[in-house]
Formats: sequence, structure tokens, C-alpha cells
Amino acid sequence: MATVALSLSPVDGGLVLKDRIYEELKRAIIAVNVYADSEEYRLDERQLSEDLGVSRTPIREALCRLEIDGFVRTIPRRGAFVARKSKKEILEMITVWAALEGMAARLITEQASDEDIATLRKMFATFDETKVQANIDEYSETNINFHQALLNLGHCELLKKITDNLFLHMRSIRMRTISEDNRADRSIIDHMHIIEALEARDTELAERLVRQHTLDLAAHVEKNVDWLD
Amino acid sequence: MATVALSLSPVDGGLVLKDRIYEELKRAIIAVNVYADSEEYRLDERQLSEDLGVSRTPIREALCRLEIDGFVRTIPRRGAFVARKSKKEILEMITVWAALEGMAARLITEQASDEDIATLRKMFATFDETKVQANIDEYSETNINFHQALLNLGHCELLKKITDNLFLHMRSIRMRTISEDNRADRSIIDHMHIIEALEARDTELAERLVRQHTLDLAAHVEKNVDWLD
DNA sequence: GTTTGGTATTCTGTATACCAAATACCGGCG
DNA sequence: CGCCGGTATTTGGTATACAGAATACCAAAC
Repeated sequence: MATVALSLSPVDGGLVLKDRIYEELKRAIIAVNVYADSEEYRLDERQLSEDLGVSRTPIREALCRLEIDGFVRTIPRRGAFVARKSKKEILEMITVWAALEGMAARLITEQASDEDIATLRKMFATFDETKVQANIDEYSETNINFHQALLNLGHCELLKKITDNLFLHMRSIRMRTISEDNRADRSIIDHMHIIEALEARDTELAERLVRQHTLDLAAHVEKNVDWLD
Repeated sequence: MATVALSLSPVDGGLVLKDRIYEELKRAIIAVNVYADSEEYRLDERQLSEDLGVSRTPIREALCRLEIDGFVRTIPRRGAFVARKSKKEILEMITVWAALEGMAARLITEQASDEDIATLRKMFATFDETKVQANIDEYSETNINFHQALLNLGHCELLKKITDNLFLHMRSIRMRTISEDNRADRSIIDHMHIIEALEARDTELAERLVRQHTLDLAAHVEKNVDWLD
């Protein structure tokens, strides 16, 4: 009897309990947006265990991982709290982001296909410069997507893994800055220049433009954000 | 009665059991140098728990953290193994390292003091170019120290945190490449050029030199290392 | 009224117990 | 002799139990 190939995927899903709890907790933490209000969000292990209907053990392992990711801060014998990044920490995140995304741009000019690079331009097809201010929130989402697309096209898992985490933090912070951040028109011009450099396969220029674009954000935060600490 | 100020510091010490186990296991894992021999190093939870004289719970939390750091790879229902990086993963680590150390160089030119930069030059005081080949192993240590010093002088905690982890991995791999790696004389010249750029506060040049120096290592590994996978 | 000391409660940290999955071993069958 | 199936053992995953520490609360004293 020939063994029929059924192309079955593992029923497991690859996610064990602690991983699912990790994802769920991360989702919940990002949803609360700690930067909006000033109260401390405490994560009670016992509370969480009965809310999620599991024991404390997988909860603790998920919290451990969230702490490493920087979403949770645990104080020994005191408990776990949703972490609030300081201004210094945010600036450091943006700095690292700038370095990594610059490297991604470098890799794109060397490795990515023309079709891949073309997808970047398509992302902004619906926006012309006059319309940007009108639907600022929609553009903001595209903006984030653009940066994530750069990292994806770098075809470097490690770059993507580190920056994914950074972006999650930045997204939380962005929810607070979105209204006061009026740099969208400037931003879209930068993006177009970046795309042009990528299309021209100008490695050094693309890297410099990407890095500078993100460092500009750092400078903006440094100067204008004062609702932290 | 006036309250006398005694300037006491917290007695806690900050390290709980799971943290000590984490450190101990990490030290042990780095010591074994998995790249030298080809056997699988399995980490048995029960074995470890009785070796260390603690229960399985803190062991599991330490293993969880080591897995996130990339030193351990756990297969569900199978166990935890000391991780062996693939060639692709190593190249990605070097790529990220190049990006971050380049950014560190950038920060140094903008923020570090002249005295700090001067310490870099002192590190190589005992080596002249003719002597490098003689005591290659001693130079190798200085080489690593130089790169770590760059990251430290960047005064960016996040940069340092990420690269510290990368360096630990690279150190393991280096133990394998040390004998066949004969690029020391070229390396020391690069380092001197980097120091000169930093001293001249030439931001762009310093960043480019540092980045390129590490990317050269990546190219070297890409071309010459074939004992992986 | 404020402060201090003591007690009670709550919650983390650690240990242990239980369960289910995976592998290894062994015996039967072709 | 080799392959297949079943059982046993091992081992990771999960749940529960216990102990110590920190906070909260209350009462008593100044």
C-alpha cells in the first residue's frame, strides 16, 4: 500500500500553553496603553491564573518572558507591573531602531528583488502629498507598515525579531503622540527619497537616509515629548 | 532627637534563586563550547535540579530565559538542548552587531569624552604590528575587549544589552575559529583607523569604518567557515 | 492626632505531586 | 530475520501545596 501524502500539519499548533498565555498577555498589555493614564497596572498572578483558567506556573513563565521583552517589570517579592518606558529608554529604542533599519536598507539594496522594492512604492499609492493631512490616522498606519516592510525585505530574521519588539513598544507610545505629531508630510517625502535610493541600489545613500529619518524622530521626541517620567 | 543619616544601601542583593541558576547555567553552557564536538548536549531538568539542589521550578524558569537568549533550544515534550547556531544565524548576528556597533561609534563621536576615547588607544599600547602574530591569543582577547569598549562608550544601555548577548555567542564560535583566523594584523590596522576617526570626531567616517570592519568579518565567515550545519 | 509596634493577610518564590505525551523496549507475527 | 504493535518507562507540562516576606490594618502609647 502506497503511503498517501496528506500534507498534514501538526495538530499541536506548535504553541504550548505558556506561549498562548504569553501572546494573550502581551496583547492585553499593549491594549491598555499605560502611557495614557498614570496608575500602576499590577499583574496579580493569582488573579490572572483564575481569569485565564490555568495554574500559576505557565503564567509565571509568560511573565518572565514579558519581562525580558520589556513589557513587564517585576520587583522581587512585590509582583509584576506593566512597564512604562522612561524617555531615555524610548530614545535608546529609537536609536537601536535607526541602526537596525539602516542595516536593513543596506541589505535590501544588495539582496532584495526589484519586485519587492516596488511593493514599497505601492504602499503610498493612495496618498498624494495634499491628502496626507486629511487622513492622518490612516497614513500613520501606513507609516508603521512601511518601516516594518523595510525590515521584512532585509531578509534577516534577527533584525526582524529585535525590531518587531521595538515596534510594539513604539506603537504604544505612538498612541499617545499621534495627535501632537504633525510631521506626516515631511515623513512621506523622506519615505519617497528612501524608496528612490533603494530602487537605485545606492547602498550608502539608502542606509544613511533611513538612519537619519529615524534619528530625526529621536530628535523630535527628545525635544517635544515631555509627558514621560 | 535628630534622625542620623547613615547612607545605607538596600540589603536585598537583587538576585533570587532563578537568577543565580540562570547565571550558573549560562556560564556552564558557554564553557562547554558546543561547536568543538558534535554530540548533543541535553539539559535534563530533573538531573539539573538534583545537581544544583533545588526544585525543577526555578530550573525551568532559568531554561526559559536561556531559550529566549538563544543559548538553549527546547523541543516540546522532548527536552532542552544547548543550542548550536547555524551559519545563517551567525551571519545574522554579525550583521546586527555591525549595525549596532556602527551606531555606537556614531554616539561616541557625539557624546564621549576625550579621555574615554583615549582609553581605546591605550588598549593596544602593548601591541606593535610586528608582535601581533607572536601572541595571537592574547591579542584576540584585546580584540574582543576593544569591541565591547566601543559599545560601552556609546552610553546606550540597550545597545550594550543586545550586543552583550551577541558577544557571548560570538565568543563561543571564536573558540573554534581562533586557530584558523589569521586576520589579526589586518584587524589591528582597522582598529587604529577607527580610533583615529573617533578622535577626530568624524561621525560618518567612524560609523562606516566600524560597520565595514564587522561586515568584513561576516564576509570572512561566509567564505571560510564551513564547519557549521 | 500622630506615631509606633504588633498582628493578620496576601502574594511571591519554591517545592512537590500528578498527568499526558513521547520514546524505548520487547514480544508476536509475517 | 525483520517489521509492526503494544506496553512500560521516562520526561516535560501543568497543577497544587507550603513557606517566607511584604504590606495593610489595628490598637496602644506618646
